[in-house]
Amino acid sequence: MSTVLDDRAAQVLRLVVEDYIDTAEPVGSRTISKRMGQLSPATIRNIMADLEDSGYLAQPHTSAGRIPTAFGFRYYVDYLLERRQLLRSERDQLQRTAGAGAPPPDETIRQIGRLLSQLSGQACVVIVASPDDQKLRGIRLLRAGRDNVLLVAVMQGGWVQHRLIEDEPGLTEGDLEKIGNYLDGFSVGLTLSQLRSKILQEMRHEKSRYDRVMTRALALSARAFPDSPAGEVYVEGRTNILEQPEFVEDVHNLKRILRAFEEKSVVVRLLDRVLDGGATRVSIGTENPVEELPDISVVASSLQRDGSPLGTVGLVGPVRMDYSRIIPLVEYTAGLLGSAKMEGVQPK
Amino acid sequence: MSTVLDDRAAQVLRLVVEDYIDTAEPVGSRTISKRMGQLSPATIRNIMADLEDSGYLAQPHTSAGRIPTAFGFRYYVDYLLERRQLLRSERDQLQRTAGAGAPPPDETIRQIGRLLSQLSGQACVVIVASPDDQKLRGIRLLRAGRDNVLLVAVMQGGWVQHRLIEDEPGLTEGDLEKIGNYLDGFSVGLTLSQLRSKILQEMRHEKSRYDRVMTRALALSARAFPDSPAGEVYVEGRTNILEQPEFVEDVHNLKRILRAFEEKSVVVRLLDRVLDGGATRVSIGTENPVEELPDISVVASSLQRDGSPLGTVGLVGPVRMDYSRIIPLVEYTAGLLGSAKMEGVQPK
DNA sequence: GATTGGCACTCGCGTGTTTTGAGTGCTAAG
DNA sequence: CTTAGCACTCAAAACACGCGAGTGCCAATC
Repeated sequence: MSTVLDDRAAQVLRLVVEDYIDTAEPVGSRTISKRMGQLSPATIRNIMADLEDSGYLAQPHTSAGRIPTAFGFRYYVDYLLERRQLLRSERDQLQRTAGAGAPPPDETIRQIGRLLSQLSGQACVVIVASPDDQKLRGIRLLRAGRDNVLLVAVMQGGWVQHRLIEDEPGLTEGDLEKIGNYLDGFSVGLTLSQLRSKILQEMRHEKSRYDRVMTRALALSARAFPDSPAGEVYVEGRTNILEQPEFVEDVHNLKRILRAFEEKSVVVRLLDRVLDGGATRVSIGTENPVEELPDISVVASSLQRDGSPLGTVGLVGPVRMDYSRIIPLVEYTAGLLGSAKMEGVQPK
Repeated sequence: MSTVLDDRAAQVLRLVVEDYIDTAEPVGSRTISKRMGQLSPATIRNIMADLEDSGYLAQPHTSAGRIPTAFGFRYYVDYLLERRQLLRSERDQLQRTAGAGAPPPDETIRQIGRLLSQLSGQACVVIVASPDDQKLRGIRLLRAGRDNVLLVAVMQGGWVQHRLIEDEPGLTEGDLEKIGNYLDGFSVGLTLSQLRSKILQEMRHEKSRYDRVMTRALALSARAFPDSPAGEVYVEGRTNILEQPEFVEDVHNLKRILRAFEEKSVVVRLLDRVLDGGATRVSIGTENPVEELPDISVVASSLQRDGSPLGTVGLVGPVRMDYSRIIPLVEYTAGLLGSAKMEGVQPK
């Protein structure tokens, strides 16, 4: 079993995959023969038998046609697939959505998610990068009411974070300004999480050595950054998977999948490892990082603007999804938002 | 057909409803007879026939047991239902969640939603009231980077809103402070939407009469409040409805329902009209405000803290839901967050 | 040697038929 | 008014059957 198929076998595999993609039914030798012209069903049968031996195809039962295995799909995606160009209208819509009013960035990326789910007919998962991972542009402290202090952090990408710190009496406007400036001083260019650890470190270091204001500042900001809120997770077009016959057939499986979508952690895991590289990733069936969902494929890419990560977007659907449309869709979106880097379509 | 049933008929209706609630199957005279003791199946049959004539019960087909109609459920909820006390553990969990760290309030209410969906086994819909409807406590303007201005609005209930206004060069720190103070001056006690209209009014009124700063201030804030973002909508425990046999049986219907949940507008409509009154509302089947979902019931209540509306929470499930548990659950939650007002359980 | 027509065989699926049993309505007796 | 008895109904489960799509294999053909 060689890694590369001869021309004819590849051709057959391609046709099987493509036919299966839009019928969701096992495809027989007859169909392929017609579509190829040249060869008779009998010949096709021989080729298909070979493809089955090498693990590219499988038979649900003896007297049925063949369906591609995950392995077969992999080969198709890697070598056989012809990307279908996006429609003018699709590009227009994406551009309009991506370009629409800059702030707030998280709203933009959610819209993109919704749109993608519509265009693709698949479920779309969006992880909005945590503003915590953005670089700070500055920090301000404000008095808010009698005893409360409001800390406002402005981030590089246009994000704004705030924390209301309650019950912090006894600070004059002047104090606040001084503390604010102090924080502002060493915050620029750091991420919130970096700032957090820097503050803690600083606190241990100069414990009550410097003047009262500094200590106070540190205590205050330590209170303001207790936890690192993870990025938000959205799933759009969930119901699209109800459109897939292979899922609807078996209600039990359907439950499993929908239930998985409700678990934030599972969704995050689904898009795992895309965050770093800017490349689009295709995970077919068991290749995806969630073992509980072996019959699901993910096409995902990370989105960034001006070099800072906005989030991750992924289309999730049956293994039998139309990669020739879905992949360009996701790549185009990723490109739209700045990181046009696409180093081929890597598995895993 | 009288509005009030005699004792025996009521008893039978109650048992039918309750049995149906936990079996989801038509219930026969035999079952009821056993449960009542005293009466034989034949007698029960007579009573049931009467109940059917009066519209409380129905037969899916001739040789099946009876199931309650929406009308029957209504009667049950209004007159027959015995509220089941919450478990100690349920109360504890709710209290813990409701009490957990005050800000941000929207996070609290989402948590409550999630918890309710778990405890009830139904889908839980949460509408977080828009901070726009909260009264303002104050407004500040901040310089953010070179050309950007950040407007921060602090609300009564602990909410904080911010808008980043980009490309607004040529304002000194001093200008900003003046403008900020000006806005702050007439904003306290208003809601954001009120402020919005007041600003627009003001702008028309003293168009370029006063000094440059004021006009600038108004233009600036008009830019900051262009739209009124509606309250966020969350749905938790969607998949719980997959647990309901009546929905799973018919995939087509299932699609309709899940699809409806993806439409923000539908979800909002589902909880419509609860916003004003603090009372818990029970809408059974066709009574609910969404005609497209005639086989769904909603138990909803508005939540408020310190007199200001936090949002609305509703449990959504099949008509055959366990009202005796669900209603107290929702009412207790509403009570927990301050508005213990509950003027009976009103339909419509 | 690759290709192809022919042919027997397999097996899932849809259809029609039968059986079963839960539940009813009615009637006549208590 | 209640109840036992009985005939009747009808959905759902169990079963049987034939169709047809599709296969594998073999022998004939190019």
